[in-house]
Amino acid sequence: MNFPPIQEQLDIITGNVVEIISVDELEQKLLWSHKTNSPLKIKLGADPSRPDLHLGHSVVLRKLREFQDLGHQAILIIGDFTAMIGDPSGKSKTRPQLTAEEARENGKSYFEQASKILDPEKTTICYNSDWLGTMGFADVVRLASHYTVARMLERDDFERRYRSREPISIHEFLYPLAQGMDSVHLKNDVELGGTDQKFNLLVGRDLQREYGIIPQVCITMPLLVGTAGSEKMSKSLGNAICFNDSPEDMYGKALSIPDTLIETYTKLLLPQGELAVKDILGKININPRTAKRSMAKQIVASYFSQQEAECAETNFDQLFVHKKAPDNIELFEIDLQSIPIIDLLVNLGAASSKSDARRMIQQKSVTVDERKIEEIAENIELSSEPKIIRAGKRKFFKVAAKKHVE
RNA sequence: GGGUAGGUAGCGAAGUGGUUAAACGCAACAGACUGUAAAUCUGUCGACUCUGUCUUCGGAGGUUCGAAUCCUCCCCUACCCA
Repeated sequence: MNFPPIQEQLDIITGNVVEIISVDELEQKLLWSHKTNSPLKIKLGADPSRPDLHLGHSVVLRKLREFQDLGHQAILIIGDFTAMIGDPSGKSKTRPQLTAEEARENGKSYFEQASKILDPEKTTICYNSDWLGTMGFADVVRLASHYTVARMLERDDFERRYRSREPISIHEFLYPLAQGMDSVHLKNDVELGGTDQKFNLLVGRDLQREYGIIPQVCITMPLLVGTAGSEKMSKSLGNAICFNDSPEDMYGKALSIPDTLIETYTKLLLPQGELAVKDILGKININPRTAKRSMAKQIVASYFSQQEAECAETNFDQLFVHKKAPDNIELFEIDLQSIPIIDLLVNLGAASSKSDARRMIQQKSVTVDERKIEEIAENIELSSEPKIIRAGKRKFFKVAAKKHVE
């Protein structure tokens, strides 16, 4: 194994990070790695209860990839054990507790998506139920004795919730400890996470020390701001761009971010040091539109291909600049010759209820083959020749009568 | 175990006997505008057989011509005292 010079590694590792605890220790570990010619173990925890990865996750995944490219060992921990207990955040909704199979399934999907950024060949996957699941109550008690309530309450969100009289369940205190146990078990050298993970990462560090292991270096990465430009990116806030979005969706969403975010997105979402990154950053002040389009295209290209990115851009222009229907609409076949427009909209999923469909028509947002629907009671005649139904600006459906096999 | 405050539409939050399907905010949806799915403005925003009808205000009963609003019991949540 040939590791690049320490300084070169440090330059790459420190790029884009928010905090490294501590740089000195990191340097020592790199030195040791160099001397003994052995890779550092880099840990990243994954939450399989929400298996839809979005660009927010990609920030930290990219950092992990950088470590991989430097020759270190990436370890992705699927938190299937913690997911089985249920996610404590959010008081009113008790999240459905995942079964072991669901957690594994989600973990698999997580890994598949993460592989768009990581090098899957060089990624080690662990399920933390392998060690957490075998701990007995006595082990848990012993583990819990290593931490105090006061220290737990140091965590920002615990403190805030405690002060504002929001409930905190006991098992939520066990979460950081469980995550810390992962670090004890793995004896990893570095743990990565978003800035919101800082506390948990530090608990891992403390526990390793308690258990007589050289403590991990904690590296926190910025939380990506969502497309709306205010809160952090999250699927539940509806401001996320997901790995599994179509190229068209991804392109459109990327293009909708406020201009002030172009720089952040470009730096955090595209590989450090790429020529395109420099190019985009240079264009921001000259013409934000050009810079953003280029950014959006590169983002799409990094998850799909350059060609698909081009295609997404063309589609976007056709739809929003020239206001025409895109050509690749999925065809729905319906087993009827004639159907009331309202039922059709509900069947297609364009409307959530008949009232909703009615509303859309009243708001004059529904067209069939470019003809505006004015009558609520109108029937649509279907034939084998597909019709284009448009509901609102960007919901398109192609509908035809199902052909009967004679 | 004792006490206090609560449980209202996707969320937050008004309403404390009668134009209340329920103010307001957020989210969502639609329209206008825009380089953009951003911002801004306008409208919609329980369901249906839709100018009307039906079902909602933790649950079940009850009082009343009439209840989200009053009474009884129950369930749930938070905090305080033990």
